[in-house]
Amino acid sequence: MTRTIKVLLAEDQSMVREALAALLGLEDDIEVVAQVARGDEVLAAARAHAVDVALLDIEMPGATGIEAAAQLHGELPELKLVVLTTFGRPGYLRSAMEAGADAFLVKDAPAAQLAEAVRKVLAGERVIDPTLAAAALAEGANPLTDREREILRAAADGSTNAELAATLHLSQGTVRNYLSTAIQKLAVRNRAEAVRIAREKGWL
Amino acid sequence: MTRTIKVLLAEDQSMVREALAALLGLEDDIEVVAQVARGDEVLAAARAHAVDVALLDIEMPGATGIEAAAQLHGELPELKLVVLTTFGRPGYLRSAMEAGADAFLVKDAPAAQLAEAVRKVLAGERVIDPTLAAAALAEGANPLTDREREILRAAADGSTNAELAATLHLSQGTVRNYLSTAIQKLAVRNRAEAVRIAREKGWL
DNA sequence: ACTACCGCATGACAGATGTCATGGGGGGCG
DNA sequence: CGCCCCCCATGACATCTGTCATGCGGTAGT
Repeated sequence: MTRTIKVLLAEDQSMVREALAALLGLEDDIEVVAQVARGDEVLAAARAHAVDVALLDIEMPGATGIEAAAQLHGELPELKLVVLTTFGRPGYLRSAMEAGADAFLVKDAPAAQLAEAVRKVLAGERVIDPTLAAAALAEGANPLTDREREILRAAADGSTNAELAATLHLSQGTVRNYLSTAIQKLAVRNRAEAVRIAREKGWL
Repeated sequence: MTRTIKVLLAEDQSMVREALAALLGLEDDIEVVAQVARGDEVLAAARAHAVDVALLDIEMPGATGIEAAAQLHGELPELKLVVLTTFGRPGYLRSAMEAGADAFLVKDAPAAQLAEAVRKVLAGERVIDPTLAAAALAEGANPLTDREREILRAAADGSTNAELAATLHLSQGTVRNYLSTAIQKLAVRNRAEAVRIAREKGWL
């Protein structure tokens, strides 16, 4: 071992974040040198601490871990990126890889894989759950257009067509048309199911 | 200190569970003697290891942490119960307390509160976030009847009235009536919003 | 230039959803 | 016992939602 691996930890739930830090702290060759709770604080922290690996949770306020990964990949290309998430959604894996992630871990994998992944990415390897990789490939790409995604996201809270039309500056008919095409693309029967399926696949 | 506090840890995500175990392992007076990943394995594990405190996540397969708490409270009344959750929903707090919980923690509280809470409940104290307690009181009790909750839960995935009627062995009109009253009680405008609000409040 | 797709819109229609009035059967409580 | 609430149901009505045909302007790819 030449020197310890410096890790940045980004995760919004303090208890989980500090617990993960404790876990990594048990490893001799790993040191958690920075912790942040928001996606939009990741870049600054990474710059300030000269880290080797960034560990990014996806679900965070400010910016998602995937958005943070894309930023880091652009600004600090040397930095290795491990994306960590609760939900093993194939669409998440796909976006994470497109954002430049080197590893993709789900939180219900054994804890030992975390330190493992940190070492592997530093050695230039990629770490991806094979089951998830297969699922991502089997599923194909996101069939929704930008606009359809946007409207589906806005419809997720139960807004009516009138409200959607108002907030998105569209006519009601247009809103219904977009929802209709989204419903057909996802092969479901109403907007509620469409939202659910799109969420599950990580397409929202 | 007489002897170490024996803790049972129930949490479905391995990485989080083992990380929390690592965190508690740093404390001299606390020992994690058992770990389970399912709600329906909690009771057996508690019996097998003579634990002092059970740490229960709410969101688990098999049975929720709240259901597990109720079981433990009935079978092993001496055992202290700490309920841990991602979501600070007032309705969760209420049900947890009714199930006999001694402490209620949200995962975005500082990690130090975890060991803290374990010690306090063993000393006979109750640990509840004051903000959350206030919210729980302000919100009042769940206004939904059993049937309304059941139907709302079934409607959450986007099922149509016809499907709901079939699975619940009701007429379509009855389904609509229940949804209508639920919608009015929650002061919203459609089933999707009703599901969302009921979820947020922990009433589902 | 032609084609294809996207974003946006309108109008018309069928079917789903939400509301309301009404009523029967049951349990609990004063 | 009367009252209230819950569970279940029906029918009628108004509105919302989803579908389809059609059209226009813009942007990309071949």
